[in-house]
Amino acid sequence: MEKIQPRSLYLEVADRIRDLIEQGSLLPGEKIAEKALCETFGVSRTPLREALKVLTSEGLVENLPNRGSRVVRLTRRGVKNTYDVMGALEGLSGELACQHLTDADVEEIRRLHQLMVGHYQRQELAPYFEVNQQIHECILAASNNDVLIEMYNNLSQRVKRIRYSVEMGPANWAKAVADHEAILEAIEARDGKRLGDILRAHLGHKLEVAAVSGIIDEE
Amino acid sequence: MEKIQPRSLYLEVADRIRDLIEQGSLLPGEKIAEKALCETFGVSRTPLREALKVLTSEGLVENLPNRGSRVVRLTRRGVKNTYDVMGALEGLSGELACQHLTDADVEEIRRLHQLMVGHYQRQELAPYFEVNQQIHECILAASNNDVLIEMYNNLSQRVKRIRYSVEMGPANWAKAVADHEAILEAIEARDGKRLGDILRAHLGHKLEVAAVSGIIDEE
DNA sequence: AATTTGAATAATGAATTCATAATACGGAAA
DNA sequence: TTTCCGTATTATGAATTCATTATTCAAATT
Repeated sequence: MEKIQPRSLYLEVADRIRDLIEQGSLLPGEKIAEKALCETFGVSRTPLREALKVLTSEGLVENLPNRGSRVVRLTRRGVKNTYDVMGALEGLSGELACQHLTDADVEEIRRLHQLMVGHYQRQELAPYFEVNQQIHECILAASNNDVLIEMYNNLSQRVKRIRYSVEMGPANWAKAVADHEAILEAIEARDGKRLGDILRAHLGHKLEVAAVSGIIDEE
Repeated sequence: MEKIQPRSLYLEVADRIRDLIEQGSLLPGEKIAEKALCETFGVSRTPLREALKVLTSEGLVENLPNRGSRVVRLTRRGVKNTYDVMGALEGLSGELACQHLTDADVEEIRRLHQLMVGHYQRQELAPYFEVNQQIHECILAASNNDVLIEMYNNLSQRVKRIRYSVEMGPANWAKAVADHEAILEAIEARDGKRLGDILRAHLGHKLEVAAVSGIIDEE
């Protein structure tokens, strides 16, 4: 029997707003009108405002006293900073994962890797990204460190608004796949140090790609 | 002329509650009675509840639906996880700092380092910790990465409740000072990679020390 | 015409009120 | 005495109300 777990309204609302930001219904810099959102969600201002405060402390929204909330703008510098930190966290996740990965885990990652390479060869961008992310999530989960997972997910959320899909050039893509070959090797060798180093470096390439995307401000 | 910057009430309240948790007036696992806190702060429940939600998303407080908020308990595992992540972040801060440190910065760190060694030789624990923290903050600030700083401060806040002062044994202390000698050398050589590695390892020692402290649960 | 002033309007911040779920307590039954 | 049940009390969740601060826009002044 499955437990029913009561969730607070403000968490629900926060999730919904996160979705709106992620999919681009709420754009960076855009003012968030409380009344309007209350009506679309069918809740009062209290839980909505609580949700906005949570999102503010998550770094997705900023709050100007007496002037309401807006979606934070992405700057090139801010995105670079975020990726740098994510790289460090991924590096740690790699080191820790190697201490915990079971043979079954490795097998699963190998399977995903092959799948991903297939998508690359057939130039199927969206599925490629999908599986790519699954691999990184696998490693992250295997780190067995929930603080790490929480931090990474927070940062990840902040840059999820960037859509790489169209801008991914062939050179970058090839490099990413090459990185992943090395990642798989390190995992199979359970070489935590090496896996960490590769993962730390791996994220660096995404940045130049992201920079050309539309929604980043040049401050 | 200095600008006056309006701060929201809920932020003020959040700061105050953070202080209460840090100094131990609110103990891990303790239930936070809204009414009582409202009276001590002289505010209504609305800003207080908003503050509690912020602290929840910061990981200092947990929120059980319909059953109120409590201060999160520190577990040995949780503290280890936190230190692991902080270590990774410190490592990154070292690498980045080496790219930005001016000669004046290095001179300042050298000064702090000598000061700290002096405190060590005279076995002045509290001042030692004070200066020690200043050094790490210097490096962190020099990273020029505000996302990193924000993340680190959040994690740091979570474990600030642990008081190491009394438990620091002579062996651990000597090792910590030795680490710091290596840190200074790496900084003077502007060797980001090495500084990063040292800092990543440096935090590991704190854990055993923390474990014997009183407020950690064995879950 | 451009800028400033001030009233009207709208939005936010915070307190209060109302509804609902959890806890505490007292009595009844085993 | 111990356990169980039902009521009273309390605390929390969320909506509403009130107060204050911004914003808008028209009129007045330079």
